[in-house]
Amino acid sequence: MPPRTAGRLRTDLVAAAAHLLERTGSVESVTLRAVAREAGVTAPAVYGHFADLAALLDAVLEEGFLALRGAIAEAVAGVDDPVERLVAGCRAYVRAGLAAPARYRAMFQRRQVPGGQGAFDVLVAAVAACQEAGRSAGRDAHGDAVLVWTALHGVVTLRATGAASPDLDGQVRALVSRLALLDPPPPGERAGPAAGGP
Amino acid sequence: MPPRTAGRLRTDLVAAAAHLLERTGSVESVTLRAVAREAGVTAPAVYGHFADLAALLDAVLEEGFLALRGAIAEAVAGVDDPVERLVAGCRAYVRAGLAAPARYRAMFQRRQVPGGQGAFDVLVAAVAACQEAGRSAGRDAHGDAVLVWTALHGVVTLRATGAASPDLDGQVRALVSRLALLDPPPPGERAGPAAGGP
DNA sequence: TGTACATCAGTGAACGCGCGTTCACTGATGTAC
DNA sequence: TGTACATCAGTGAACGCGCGTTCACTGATGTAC
Repeated sequence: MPPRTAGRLRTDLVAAAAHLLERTGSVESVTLRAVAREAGVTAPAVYGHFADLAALLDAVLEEGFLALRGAIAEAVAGVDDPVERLVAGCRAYVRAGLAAPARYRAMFQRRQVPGGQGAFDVLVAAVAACQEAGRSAGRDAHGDAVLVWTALHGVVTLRATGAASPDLDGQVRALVSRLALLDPPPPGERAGPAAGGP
Repeated sequence: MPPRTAGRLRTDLVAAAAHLLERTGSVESVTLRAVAREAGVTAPAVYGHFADLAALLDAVLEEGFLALRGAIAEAVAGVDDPVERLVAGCRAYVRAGLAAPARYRAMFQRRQVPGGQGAFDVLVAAVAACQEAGRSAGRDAHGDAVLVWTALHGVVTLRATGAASPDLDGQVRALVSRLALLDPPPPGERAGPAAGGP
């Protein structure tokens, strides 16, 4: 193995831990020794970059929140129509969650979600924008956003178990449309539910 | 401690494991030794009733599915109106899940859910009954049921983390009403969303 | 250019711990006579 | 009623293992002269 670039190990450890997390599906089996092994390094080497195992796991989850926020921001950028903007953001949320389902589960298994309030406020604003544009029949942006977020969370956590329908985008649009009381979508993209069961 | 009634230990072990699961919040910390300790018995005594730790955990989850099915059946019994029947069943599902959130999470973290298909078919039938009674504008009972189930799963898994609004029944009714395209509820019970965020 | 030295990331050995599982055992309970 | 014995649920000791964390170390890299 070629020598590691200086400062690279920290990044490698976080990546190794994230990889291990997805492969095993549970946080508990992401042990310090297993992460070190995965990164091709001995266990004590971890302490040069993290105070302990908990700090390493924190870094993994922090990266997860970063990825989630980044994916939404990217998906929403340049979409002006408020309805399409809301739908695009929700789809990005679900996609990003499903890209690393075990990490997603670990992120939201904690009592307090760091930055969760800020991300949720973005969703409330997107719902409110639809209402203000006369594209939603809803009157309670906050309440409707809770419903939407709850449903998106359900999509990610249920799909992660394998119970899945192929039409993810259609399912997300149907959920968002109905829960945020949106107007019918433009012709060409239906809001009907997707098939699939447990 | 008084002597244990014959055959009682098995029940006690399952109860101890379930209790430990809720207290720690993670399956991995439900160890064979910890369960035995909780039940006031030495570790090898477990092997008199279960082949190994996995079999003991299976029994815990099986009891969870039993509780879920039982709660729904009880809640639905005697409710004739198809809309109220659907809502009552969904509320019971959420309540039962939240009564033991860690167990619920463990139940649906597995790839295959035993008896899941049967339980889901009941939901499809309940949605179809609303449609046939002219109380739902939906036309795809299966697809709509997937949406409803997904949202209910979201409620249980999100609320379990502590992010919660007080009006659980209102939130469930709103989710079911919108996703199953139900008619407005009878006056006195609103279908508006519940407050609350992350 | 060449040598001596400081720095410091990663190593290897060791520790104590809780784990799942095995094994021979014990001692209470119930039955046979 | 009283004694001998079979049954069998649970015990206590032991095993090997992987864990998190510590410690003194090594050996490559970069700097000073």
